Amino acid sequence: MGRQDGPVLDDQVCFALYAASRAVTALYRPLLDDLGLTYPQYLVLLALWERDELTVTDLGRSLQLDSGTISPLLKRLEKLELVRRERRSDDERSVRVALTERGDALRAKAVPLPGLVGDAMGLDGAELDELRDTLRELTESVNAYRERL
Amino acid sequence: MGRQDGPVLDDQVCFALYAASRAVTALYRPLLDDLGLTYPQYLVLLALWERDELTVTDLGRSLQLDSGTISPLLKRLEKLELVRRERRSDDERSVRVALTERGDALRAKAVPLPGLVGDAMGLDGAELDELRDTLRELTESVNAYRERL
DNA sequence: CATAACTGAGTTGTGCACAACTTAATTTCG
DNA sequence: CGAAATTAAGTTGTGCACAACTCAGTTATG
Repeated sequence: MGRQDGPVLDDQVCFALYAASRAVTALYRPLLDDLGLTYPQYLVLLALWERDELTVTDLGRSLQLDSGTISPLLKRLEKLELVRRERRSDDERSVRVALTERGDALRAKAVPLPGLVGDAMGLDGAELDELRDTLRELTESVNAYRERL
Repeated sequence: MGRQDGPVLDDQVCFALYAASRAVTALYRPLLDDLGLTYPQYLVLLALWERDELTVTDLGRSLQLDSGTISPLLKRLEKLELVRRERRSDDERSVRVALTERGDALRAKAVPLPGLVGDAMGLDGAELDELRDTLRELTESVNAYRERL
């Protein structure tokens, strides 16, 4: 198995990563539906629950997403009245994103999610930690590689 | 670090997975641009290079994608003249997808990709194998969990 | 201090993902 | 057989992702 005369789908780490990521998102979906959130919206709220009042750029750095993805996403969160957006007075280019009361309150409902999803992954705590660390190294390595084209 | 009084973004395996998957796709992007392909299109061709003449359903099972994603994707690959689509005569509901000459020829250009991407990941062969296996188990476990809601 | 360079956010356009739905073909069963 | 259930593929609508772009505000420089 492995290299026959070209790349094989199931041998690819990249495909395993792609499939795993989508499976986990799909697991979150019905749970997040109850909170009225999509998965990326949940990630934005996670960042804000951890530290409120971030700029759009801060959020982009945290989630590794650009403004083209985040701006419309924040617009939808604002329409849901989960976040507020306001231009910073000391730098009018910058927009501060803050939780509303509703956005803050949603945190309590989200507390059980990570445990539930962790269980579904079928790995114990140590394995999850190791996997997370491996994935972080991989991401950093790949992004460094991309920098130098 | 870890559990303070709610989920924390960087502790989440799910986020590490999401970030890693996007980083790897982003690494593929400029390489696949040279072949005129997107990453999901590349995955479809990988499946067809491995075994030509698959139905739309077969492809969906292989990539774990539904017809709503694959149908328009195949339409684009057909417009690029990389695949042909034809109804099966023995079951007119079914559509057989086959490589064109151009689609088959593209395989040669794709051969170096997995090696390159593997290097960029900064893990040795054994680590990559282990990661792939862990991800496959995780995916299977998560999907089994989803089945029983 | 003027203007060139840069920065932060947002817009536009393309291509996934996926839920929900439609349509046509096939299979199952009363 | 013939109606009901099932299956395969495709369509529609929403929300990411991301490249390429615009525009306003800020900083740097001659």
